[in-house]
Amino acid sequence: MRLSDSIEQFIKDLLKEESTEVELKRNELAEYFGCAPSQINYVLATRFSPDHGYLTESRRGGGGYIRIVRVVRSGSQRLMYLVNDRIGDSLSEEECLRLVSQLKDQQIVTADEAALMDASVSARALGVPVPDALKDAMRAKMMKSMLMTIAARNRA
Amino acid sequence: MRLSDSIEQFIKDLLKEESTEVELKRNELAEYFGCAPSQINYVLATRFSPDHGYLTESRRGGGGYIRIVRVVRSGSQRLMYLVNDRIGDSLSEEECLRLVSQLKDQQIVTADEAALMDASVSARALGVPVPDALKDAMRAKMMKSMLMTIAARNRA
DNA sequence: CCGTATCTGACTTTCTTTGACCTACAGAGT
DNA sequence: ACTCTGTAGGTCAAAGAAAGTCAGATACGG
Repeated sequence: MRLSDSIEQFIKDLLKEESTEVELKRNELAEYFGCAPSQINYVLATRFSPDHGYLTESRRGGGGYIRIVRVVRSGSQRLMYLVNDRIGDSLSEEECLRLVSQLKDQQIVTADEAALMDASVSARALGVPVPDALKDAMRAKMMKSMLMTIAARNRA
Repeated sequence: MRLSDSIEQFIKDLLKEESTEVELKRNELAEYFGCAPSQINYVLATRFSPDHGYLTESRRGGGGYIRIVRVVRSGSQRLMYLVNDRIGDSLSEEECLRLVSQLKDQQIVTADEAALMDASVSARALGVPVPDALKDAMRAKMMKSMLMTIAARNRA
């Protein structure tokens, strides 16, 4: 088991019990997991970024802290943000997978839908002789098309 | 006995003992068989490809892994027929839509899934300057990829 | 002997973990 | 108020850990 995963899980468990917000001490947490304090920052950066649906704030010095807030946006708000702002004209396979995985985490799409989306934008699915740049352009369009479909469905 | 065949058998034995899914470490497996790690990739490519009825995913870096999912023998007959025989190398948008609609009628996929599939293969989604022939080739691959994914889930 | 299948090794890419150094804040002492 | 000092978090680059890729060597069936 990866350390990062353990820390991620620990924080998510904290967030699950009560409230959308948790406050913690970087050094204590690092101590608890027996790792470098900066490891905590790594976990925050890779698993609790705004893209993942979290905001973090912190304070240094005596009595310092890190606060993690789970952003509660409605599914369609989130989808519209992705379609209109986040996704541009081009999206790599990795970016697609990350996005889909985040939507799944946030329970905006089901695991089955996520799998379907992954399948459609995978390299395997697009394995024809076309320049990567064009494939990435297609991925962006495909993602938008699918997300709008889901948004439409969700209004019901 | 070929090394590749031994590795293939080993993995298939793992898959035979319950569960349609197995996770392994590339380096450990290579160590066990006393071969180059890339040999594992060769086996995956030549014996566990989607054409053979398997899906694979992996992760690099510390704590990395390779996961193999068996689809054949678990997916619905109908889906595998489509993937293996019915869908060739090329599929027009109209053909896609017709196919998806049939699957929905036959309740093999849900309405939501059907909508997603439609969205991904639509002209809107693939609207980049690429010859139609190539788009149709992509559609065929995308459909196969998505159907495999559904088959993997439908362990029925 | 030829074409295909198998194997290897060098190099690449991705993800994780650590450590050294930097910056911000609070409170004590002047 | 002003500085000094200890506490706490931030940054970044480098090391480490796995898996991926691909060209070329080797082996094998016909």
